[in-house]
Amino acid sequence: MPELPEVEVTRQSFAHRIARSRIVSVTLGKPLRWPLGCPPSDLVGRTVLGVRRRGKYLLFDLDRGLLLVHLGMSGSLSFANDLPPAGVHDHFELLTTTGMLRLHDPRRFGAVVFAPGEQAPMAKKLLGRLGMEPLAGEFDPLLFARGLKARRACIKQVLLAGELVVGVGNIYASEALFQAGIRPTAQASGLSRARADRLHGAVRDVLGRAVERGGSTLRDFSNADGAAGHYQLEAMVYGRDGQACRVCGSTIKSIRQGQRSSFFCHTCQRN
DNA sequence: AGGGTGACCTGTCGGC
DNA sequence: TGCCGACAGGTCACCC
Repeated sequence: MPELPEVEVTRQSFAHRIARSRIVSVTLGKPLRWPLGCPPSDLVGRTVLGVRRRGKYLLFDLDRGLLLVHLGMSGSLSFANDLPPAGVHDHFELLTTTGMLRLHDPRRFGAVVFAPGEQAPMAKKLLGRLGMEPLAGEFDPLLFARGLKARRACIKQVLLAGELVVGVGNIYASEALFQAGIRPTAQASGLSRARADRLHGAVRDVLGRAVERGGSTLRDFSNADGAAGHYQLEAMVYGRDGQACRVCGSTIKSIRQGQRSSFFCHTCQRN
């Protein structure tokens, strides 16, 4: 479910409320992608200093150590004082002095992992190879263009891999490539500097606008307050195969790349 | 070494 | 109505 915009929107919806709270109790449901990495009771009494985001991970800074939270494909967080009783797909609950944080994740591709610090082995394994943050100043056009030159793969795959730039998932990869006029099948290394620059701008634009719209709610995403996103309403290509391109009227096509769907306009986008 | 593939898990939807 | 396969917002471990 969640790409960078959904994760960031989630963070913004509760980070200020959980900051400076103290952990009262921890409840685990079914196993997630990785084990927590410490006995749940070890977290009790610790203070949540704040919540940052790195790529699609939320980093909960504690007074000692941090929690890494990933929403996988189907995860969402809720934070409130009056949540309904936990259901079968609620697999992690953090009761704090300012509210209850709950992870709902039917497919359980998500994870909650404790690490003593960002240099701890598990934290390095998960965060160590992540690329540039697309909405931060570090997202440099020249570095981006150089990175593309070095990859022998389709541009769509390079965006999804997250080693060059993080946070671009299956929806926003198709959308950014449309905005840049580049087909998902184009070879990354073959893009001119001008087209690389256009893609750099498109990634920033698309993700930034999606955050402003509250993310995309395709089936069930909502932020920690339960609010849905609206960016899906302005999708130009994602999920629109067979429909008319909003720019030129051509029929939007869908192809499979690496067992994922890609959507593009044959006319507006070129290899 | 980098790039492709399978695996993880549950729910939903379309077709027969 | 029921069954079955395909597919869904991610990404790691493994193979060549």
